[in-house]
Amino acid sequence: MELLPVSFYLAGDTPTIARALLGKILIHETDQGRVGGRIVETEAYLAKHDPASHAARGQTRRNTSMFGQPGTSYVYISYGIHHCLNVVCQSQGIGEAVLIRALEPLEGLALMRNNRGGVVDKQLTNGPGKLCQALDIDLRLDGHDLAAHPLYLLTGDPPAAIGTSSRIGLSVGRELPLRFYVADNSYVSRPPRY
DNA sequence: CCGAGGATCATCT
DNA sequence: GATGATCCTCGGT
Repeated sequence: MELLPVSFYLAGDTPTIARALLGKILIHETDQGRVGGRIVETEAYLAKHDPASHAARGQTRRNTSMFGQPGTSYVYISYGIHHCLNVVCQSQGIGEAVLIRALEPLEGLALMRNNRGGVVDKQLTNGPGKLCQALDIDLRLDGHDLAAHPLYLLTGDPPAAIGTSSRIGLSVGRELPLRFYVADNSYVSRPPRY
């Protein structure tokens, strides 16, 4: 496996990249050790006609990283408690991103169990807030180059089959088919509703 | 299995 | 002062 080059994030539109990220490997080298897994669920957030995107009403302090370079991170705090990790895509100043929603754990299981407070392994990284807790990802990593230490993406085999559905947890933009997941993978956060 | 409700706070209006 | 790209617990079926 090799580092995912920035050219990867320029290879198509954001939904295309959201699908292409399935099967790629996310690694965080922390002071405690190396943790990570295989991406099995993503969501695309677009610049235009997408009221659910944090960038829908323009740039603010919180979402500044969404308007940054392709291949960098956008990390934000959700509900005052949880962190969520996005990959910035071919934004060209537009502001688009892919939310990483679930991983299949691969590296540093013991450390991830510790970070997650002893939940069963199936629940270590099967949600955007959960995987950030397991991998110890927080605001310090907002705006980070995802081809550089300590948080980076590696190449990986594409999944055999990809499912598509509406996105999770939104009050607007529910109808858009912008959630993607590895079919029949038990670490996907939940079964699709639509 | 499923839905409702509470936790908790950075950010925005 | 209100909101939310979540998670966990609890109660009902």
